[in-house]
Amino acid sequence: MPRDPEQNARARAERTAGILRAARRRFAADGYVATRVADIAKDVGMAQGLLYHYFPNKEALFEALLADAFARLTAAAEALAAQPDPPAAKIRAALTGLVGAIAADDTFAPTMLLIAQASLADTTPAGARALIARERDRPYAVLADLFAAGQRDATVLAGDPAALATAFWTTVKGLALHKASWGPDFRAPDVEILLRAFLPAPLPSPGGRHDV
Amino acid sequence: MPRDPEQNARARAERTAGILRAARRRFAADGYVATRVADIAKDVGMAQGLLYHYFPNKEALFEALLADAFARLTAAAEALAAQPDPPAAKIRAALTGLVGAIAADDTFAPTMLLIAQASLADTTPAGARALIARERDRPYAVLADLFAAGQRDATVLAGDPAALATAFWTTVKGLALHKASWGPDFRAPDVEILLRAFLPAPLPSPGGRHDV
DNA sequence: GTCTATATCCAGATAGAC
DNA sequence: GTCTATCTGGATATAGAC
Repeated sequence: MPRDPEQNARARAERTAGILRAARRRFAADGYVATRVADIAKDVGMAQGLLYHYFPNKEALFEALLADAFARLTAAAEALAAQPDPPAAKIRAALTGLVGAIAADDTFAPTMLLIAQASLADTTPAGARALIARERDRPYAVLADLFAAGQRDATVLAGDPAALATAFWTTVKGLALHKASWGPDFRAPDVEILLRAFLPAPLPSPGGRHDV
Repeated sequence: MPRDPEQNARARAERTAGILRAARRRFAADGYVATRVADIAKDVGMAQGLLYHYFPNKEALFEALLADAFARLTAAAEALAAQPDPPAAKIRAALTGLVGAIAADDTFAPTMLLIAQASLADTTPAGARALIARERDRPYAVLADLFAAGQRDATVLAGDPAALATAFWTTVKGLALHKASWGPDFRAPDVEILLRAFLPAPLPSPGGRHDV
C-alpha cells in the first residue's frame, strides 16, 4: 500500500512522462487525428480508460506535448545564444548538433514534425494553435540575432539576417522531414555543404575535417 | 438530356479533376485520416454520396492524387534534365522555379507536403506506400546527375552528388513546410542565399540581380 | 490506480427515390 | 447523375467494479 505521498507523486510523474513519450512518437508519426488514444495507452502498457486519469482528454495531452516540445527547443536555442563562442562557431555547432540529433532519431525529428504538422493542419485544436503562434518565432529570432552579430565581425556571409534565419530553420525542418520519410535509408548530407549557405568556406587545412 | 458520349466523358473528366483539386488541398492541409470525404464533396459542391460515383472509396481517391502528384513532379524534373542549358544554370533555374511555385501557392507546396506526409504516416494505405517507394528517388536521381555533370566542368561546388541532391530537395521541402506553417507571414529567403550551398558565388556585377 | 464494459458520437460507405 | 436518408464501424470518453 503506497501511502507515502512523495512516492505517489513520483510514480504519477513517471507515468505521465511515459504517456508523453509514447504520445510524442504516435502524434509525430500519424498526426493528431489519426492517432488513437488506445494506441498510446497500448504503447505505455495501460488500459485505455486509465489514460484519462492522467490527462482529461486527447486534446489536453496534445497540448502538453507541444508545450514540452517548445520549451525544450527554445531552451536549447537560448542556451546556445548565451554561450561565449563567436557567432560563426555557434551557428556551425547548432547546425551540426541539429543534424546529429535528427540522424540519431533522438525524438528530435518527430518533435520538429509534430510542431510542423500541428501548425499546418486546420484541424489542430485552438489551444495548440495559440501556443504555436506564441512560440514559433523565438528560434528564428535567436538565429537572426546570431547572423546579425556574425555579420558585424564579418564571420558570416552577407544577406538579410531574417532570411538567413529562415533558410537555417528551413534546412533543419527539411532534414527532419527527409529523415522521417526515408527512415533507415536516410543519410544526412555533410554539414559543411549545408553551412556553405551561411559561412565562408573554411580554410582547406591539410587535415580537413568532415562530419558524418 | 446529354446523350452525346463525348460530352459525357468530358463532363466526367472535369468533375473528376475538380474532386482531385479539392482533395489535394484538403489532404495536404489535414492529412489522410483527418480529411473527411464530406469536406471534399462540400468543396466541390456535390453531395457526399455522389463522390462515390467517381471514386470507389477514400483510399482510391488518395492514391489517384498521389499518382498525379508524382507524375507532375517527375515530368518537371525530367523536362529540366532534358534542357540544353549548362548544369549550373539548370540548378539555379530549378531552385528559383520551385521557390517561386511555393511562394505563389501554386498547389505546389500542398503537393510536396502531401507526399511528405503520406510517406511519413504509418497509417498511409499500402497502395500509396508502394507508389511512394517506387517513385520517391526519381527527383533525387535527376538532381544528383545534374550536380555530377556540373562538377565535371567545375561550375558546381564540390561534394558528394547524392548529398548535394539531398540537400537540394531538403531545402525545397523545408521551404514548403515553412510556407505551410506560416501562411501569409511566409517570406521566401533570397534564392541566391540558398544557392550558395551548391554554386560558386556569382560575380558581383554592378547591377547585381536579386530574386524575391 | 487499474481494469472491463458501455454510452455516444461521427465518418465512411450504401440504398434508393427522383 | 444527383440527391437525402440510413446503415455500420470505430474512436473518444465515461461508469462502475475491484
